[in-house]
Amino acid sequence: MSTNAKRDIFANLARIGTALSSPTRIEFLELLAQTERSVEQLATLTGATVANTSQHLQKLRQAGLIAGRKQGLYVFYRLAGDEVVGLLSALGHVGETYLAEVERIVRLYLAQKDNLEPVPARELLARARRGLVTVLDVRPPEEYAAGHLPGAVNIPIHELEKRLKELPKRREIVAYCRGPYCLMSYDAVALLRKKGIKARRLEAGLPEWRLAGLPVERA
Amino acid sequence: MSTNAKRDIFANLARIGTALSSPTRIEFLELLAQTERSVEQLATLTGATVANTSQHLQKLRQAGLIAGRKQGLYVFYRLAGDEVVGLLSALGHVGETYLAEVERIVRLYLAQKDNLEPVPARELLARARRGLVTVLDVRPPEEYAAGHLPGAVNIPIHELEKRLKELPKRREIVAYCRGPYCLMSYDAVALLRKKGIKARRLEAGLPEWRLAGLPVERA
DNA sequence: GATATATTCAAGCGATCACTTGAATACTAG
DNA sequence: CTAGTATTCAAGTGATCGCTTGAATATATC
Repeated sequence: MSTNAKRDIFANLARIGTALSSPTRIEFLELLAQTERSVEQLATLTGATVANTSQHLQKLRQAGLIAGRKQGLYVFYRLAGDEVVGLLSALGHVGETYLAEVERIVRLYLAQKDNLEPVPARELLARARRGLVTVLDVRPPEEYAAGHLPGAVNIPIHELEKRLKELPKRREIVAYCRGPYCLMSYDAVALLRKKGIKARRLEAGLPEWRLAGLPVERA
Repeated sequence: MSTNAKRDIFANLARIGTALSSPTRIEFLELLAQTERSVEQLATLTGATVANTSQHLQKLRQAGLIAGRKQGLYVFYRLAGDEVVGLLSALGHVGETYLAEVERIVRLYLAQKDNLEPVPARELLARARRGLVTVLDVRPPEEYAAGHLPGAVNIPIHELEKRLKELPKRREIVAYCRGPYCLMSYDAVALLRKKGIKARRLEAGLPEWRLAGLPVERA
């Protein structure tokens, strides 16, 4: 009786582990950490079949990681809560620290595309408030609309080259996107530097920023 | 090329998820969070075959969650680091918050066996320093020896009834063990109360205490 | 070198998993 | 009610998983 309770809890925690055991599902979680989305949106964003996407989402829901809301024809899924961001964050942290493969990829990208240290969140907040930096959000508009850093300018990565004029020229630019493994901000920094603009990356993305309790602005 | 890096990282993080997808492996991790152990020790503690245990441990090692050290005939495995405790902690937190099943079991045990609120870690530290409570570690001696709360008395749960005299009678007792899902401290509190002794549980176990940066004593 | 023990390796088995395909369900708009 | 669309369900397939069993490897002791 006594040991059964523990086994039962571990069995349930293992279900959460199973939910995290597929790269595709982790990608879904990263996308849902930005804003809620319909099944079809998630399918097209990841290149998976709609039926397959639906099945993955149900596994995530059964593990308690996401929740769904039906509106008309669509079912919009969202993260169950900020604790899930914390779990993903811990997962990434362990991966970077103890899996040589992950560390290698991260370092390769950091070293190659951004040889300056990324900006820590609190430092950015202080400098942005004093008007010392321009904060650039390179995610798609829907994600920006669902929440972004205070005062951030939204230019999706694919439009950045055309819309460079919208950015102030003197101040340093700090770019961010979905999270530590989202490459859009790396590409943004690379592009800006090629154009002679001083640019760095925020070390994390919007979900981590929000999880840290830092202020978020909604359009 | 660009999207490959992300996929690659997610594939590696999914390997960590796979490592967490088995109740048995989570139990191994809980045990290893106390102190390092040999394969055979882990096998007898969990009731698994030695060969099966070895296979699980290798999966955990490939996921970067544990590391092994060979000494003579034995291979002693240990957690790769405190980040793993953080990951397990986040896993449990998500489970308690979003999986009704886990929440139900936890609440059932808490409500049934300990109808008082558990003691938060920092509060315990302050009260223990002022000598207001007796801290009781009910884990096996090896685990106590590997690290315990400052000034804690070690009486393994199975010897508790016989050795009640060793405990001061006036002061409240706060019992702890391996972690939030370890039932030994629940049983200890139940036993002490039956004997008319004021007792409560520490809300977490030693690994969480250490992770929080609180002081740990080694015998 | 021979024996004993801890651990790992290798093969095998039923269960589960990821994904596909095609149909069923639920809801909206006409 | 009918047509159209988003989502889910159900069946099927190859791969992987958890566990067992029995042998192989590595290290210590005699």
